[in-house]
Amino acid sequence: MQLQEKIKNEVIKVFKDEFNYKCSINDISIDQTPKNFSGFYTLILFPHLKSLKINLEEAGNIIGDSLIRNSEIISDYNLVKGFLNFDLKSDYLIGELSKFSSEYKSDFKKNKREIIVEFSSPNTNKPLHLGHLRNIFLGDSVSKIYKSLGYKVHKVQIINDRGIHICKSMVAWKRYGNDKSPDTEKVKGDKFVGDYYVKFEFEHKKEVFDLVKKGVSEVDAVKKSSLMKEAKSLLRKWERGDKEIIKLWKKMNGWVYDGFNSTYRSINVSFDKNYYESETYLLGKKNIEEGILKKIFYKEEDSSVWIDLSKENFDKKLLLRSDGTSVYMTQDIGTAIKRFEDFPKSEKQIYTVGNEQDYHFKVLFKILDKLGYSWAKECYHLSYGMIDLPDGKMKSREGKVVDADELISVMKDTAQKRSIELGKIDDFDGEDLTKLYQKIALSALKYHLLKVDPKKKMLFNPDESIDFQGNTGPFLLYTYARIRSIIKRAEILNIEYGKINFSIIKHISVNEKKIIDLLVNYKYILETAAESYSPSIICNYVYDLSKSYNSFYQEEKIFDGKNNETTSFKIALSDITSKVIKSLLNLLGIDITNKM
RNA sequence: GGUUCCGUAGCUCAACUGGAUAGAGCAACUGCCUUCUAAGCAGUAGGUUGAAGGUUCGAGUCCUUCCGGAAUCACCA
Repeated sequence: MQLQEKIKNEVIKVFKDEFNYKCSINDISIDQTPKNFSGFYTLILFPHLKSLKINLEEAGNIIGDSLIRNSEIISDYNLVKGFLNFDLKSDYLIGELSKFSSEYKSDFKKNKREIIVEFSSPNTNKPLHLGHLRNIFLGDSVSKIYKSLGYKVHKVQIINDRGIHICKSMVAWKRYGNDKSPDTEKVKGDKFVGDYYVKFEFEHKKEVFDLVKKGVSEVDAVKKSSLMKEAKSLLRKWERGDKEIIKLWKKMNGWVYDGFNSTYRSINVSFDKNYYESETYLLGKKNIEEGILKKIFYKEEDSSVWIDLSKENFDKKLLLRSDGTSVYMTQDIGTAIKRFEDFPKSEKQIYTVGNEQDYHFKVLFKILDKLGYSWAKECYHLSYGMIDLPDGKMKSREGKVVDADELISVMKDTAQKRSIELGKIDDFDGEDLTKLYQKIALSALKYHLLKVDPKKKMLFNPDESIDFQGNTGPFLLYTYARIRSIIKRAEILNIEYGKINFSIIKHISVNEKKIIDLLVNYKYILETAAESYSPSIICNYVYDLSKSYNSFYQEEKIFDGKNNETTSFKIALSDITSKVIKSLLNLLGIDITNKM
């Protein structure tokens, strides 16, 4: 983007020198030239025609000629209607590349800023599914993007480990479990517990059905079934701290955590701190009291506590029930405050939570703001769209979900199958192959979920496998591996490429210009991705870069036998491209491989 | 019903926030491996951007109305 700013400044000067027309940088628009026109950047003339007082063609030629004479960036131009397309000077780009190659890492040193990022945040009554994966990859990637810009990032999740849903699993296990465990059944712990949750729902439905047949209304039947009564009784016992129940609760949650941790490990994601709802669900009450004293909240006659946000275009919101117990909002207020106590230097918190809770977070941030927390205005709800299946929403209660572990396992199988088909596995031994399949599978899955704008809902069809060709993770891995193979060959041939002085190169190809133009945008892209909390921007960028490199690779021979400075330059350009691809993939949580 | 979001090639997604002839990938069809990895490259075909108006030099993007879809509006979590 720097480059566009520079061109704008040059254009301003031309306007002034040639036409005595003064305008500010905001009046000028320089766009990237669309692919079917030649050039890199385009000045749009229409808005200036009145001020320039001559016709389009004349104006375009005068501006273009003047820039060719005076610009340090622009080497040539062509005029199509009101669009003045610029070509870029080789030596300018080479200079930029040279600067970039020595600086691109060191630019992002620690900046002492800190943030908190929440993501994943599962319930302990069911295994992770595809929706969680979108959440996790998003949160993890945004964390990495901020980290790469020098922030200290605290990755946290809140585990919803208490409540009626966990009690349901407990009831079912007590009734039907016969003391089985994940170990005895050789089942992953989260799956094991999740199955009892489903069992509960199934038996409960049967019971309700029987009750309704006996003439009980459906609403009553749901409440009156023996299973539901027992679940509620367990919840009360849990809240009283009943030792038996707590023991069972700990045992079953322990199984679930083993399962979650195994999934997290398999997708290479970790957290700096876990919060458990069982420890935070009472937080916030104190803050509500303070809010009442400050007259931000008010008490109804039945002693329930509310906030009236109708002036801010929200509704009234309940904060404490009439019996004094807290609601979701209460806990979130308390937890937010606790997090900033735990990480006091943080300037903001990013919540990775689905867009079904858009309203909730708007209200939460508003309340925190009213309570006087300065960071409240900086907090951000990283809201993402749901993943729909071809026949509608995923519904965990009905078992209509795409299970995370299963999906990963299918992806690995596909990676293996494809690799064997393509005859890619000859140079590997067994253990390396397992790692390779893992990397390819995860690259495909992560990239598939991250390349879509987070805000948008996406469709997932389990019958169509995720692609490995085209705009995909494996394509990016492949491009990287290809380049590393070039570098390896350069080293074998003993061709120097790291220390060459770029300035001896006088002319470079369009392919090379495209690559450099993309490379030097690196920092701008990172900042844009961070500002918009959008890994999809990184995806688009790394795809463009890889695509441009592959065209270059295909059309221009690197090892042409001459082994002169041009060869060295091409290798150096390849080397730095691969390094940038690697760090971009790293931001997406994707591990590279040197060969595939 | 109120509020918010969405609708782009057969399918999955882009479009630098108002710029050109709306781009990629998949699927289909053509070429390119005796030379750096063909998970690649080059090309063909595919569109009234849900519909109709409006704003202006210029609209997928902004405004209005309609059609279709989703979310949310609980003393549920």
